[in-house]
Amino acid sequence: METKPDFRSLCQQSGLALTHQRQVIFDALANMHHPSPDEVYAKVKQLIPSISHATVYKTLHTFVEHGILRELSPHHGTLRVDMGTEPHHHLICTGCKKVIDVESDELGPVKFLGKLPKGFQVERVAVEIQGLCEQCARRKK
Amino acid sequence: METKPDFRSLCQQSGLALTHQRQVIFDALANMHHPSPDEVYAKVKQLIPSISHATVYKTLHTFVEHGILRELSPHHGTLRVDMGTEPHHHLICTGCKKVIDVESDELGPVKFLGKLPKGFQVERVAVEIQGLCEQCARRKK
DNA sequence: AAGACTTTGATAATTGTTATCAGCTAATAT
DNA sequence: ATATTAGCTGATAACAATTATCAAAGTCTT
Repeated sequence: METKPDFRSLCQQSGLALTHQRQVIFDALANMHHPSPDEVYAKVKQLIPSISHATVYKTLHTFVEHGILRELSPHHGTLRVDMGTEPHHHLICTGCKKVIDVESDELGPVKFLGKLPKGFQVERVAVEIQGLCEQCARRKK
Repeated sequence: METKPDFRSLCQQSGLALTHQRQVIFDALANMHHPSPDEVYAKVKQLIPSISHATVYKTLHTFVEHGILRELSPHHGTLRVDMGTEPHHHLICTGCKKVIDVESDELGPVKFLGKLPKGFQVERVAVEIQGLCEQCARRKK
């Protein structure tokens, strides 16, 4: 057992009960790249056949809340569109998902130094400044 | 009529029929910030009470396909999580929504020069390089 | 080991989105 | 202008993702 002590202390720090389900989900996540809840469910089900979708969802949210996981990109629950008039970036509250525009010139240029996968055609570079707005920050206190 | 000639030529360029619904949706979008399909629906319904959800969805997708609109952030349809081990950024195919990791050091530093809204606490700055992967680029040709 | 509190799993309910298809509309050719 | 054709719309049903509910079971103190 190498990872178990780690997760145990993570739970203690966060005041979470250390359950078998959470442990297995945590371990599964370590080997997955950008899984959706359903992908996590499928993987964990191999080890805990009785696991429920609800448990996976709840666990993922709990982990995100306690900083054990991050959302790849704030999940608004719905599609959001934007009339592409002027290029701009976004400030997003991870609590309430509110979006605030940031002018392009308020941001230094973003330089990509690495190499792209073969054939990848860049359309645009979007910068998301993620954090908590005033109200959500207060609420979390 | 100021905006109508604009939209008419946009449609012509894209080979789209100029319909009343599309015109009204287009106009509505000009005054909305990061609307969800449902918010667009609500606004357009005031002018076209018979409009259907399906039409709004189809129109938004059509607009995105033809570059008239952009998705705020690629909508994977599901939540995606990420074990926050090392900070890194993402390359996202807007076609198939595939996500590829980009090491943090392949990207020059991102500097924010403007001022944040009062009380906003930044948690992290995420850079999304959006574009088309090789397969999707080929398919679109 | 007992009690208090948290978590789980089953299920139903919601919400967001897409498919289908008949009837209507816009673009083009006449 | 009118007819033809291809494309678009609206209603509805189907589907997918997520959340709510709540009794049973597990975890963490003491």
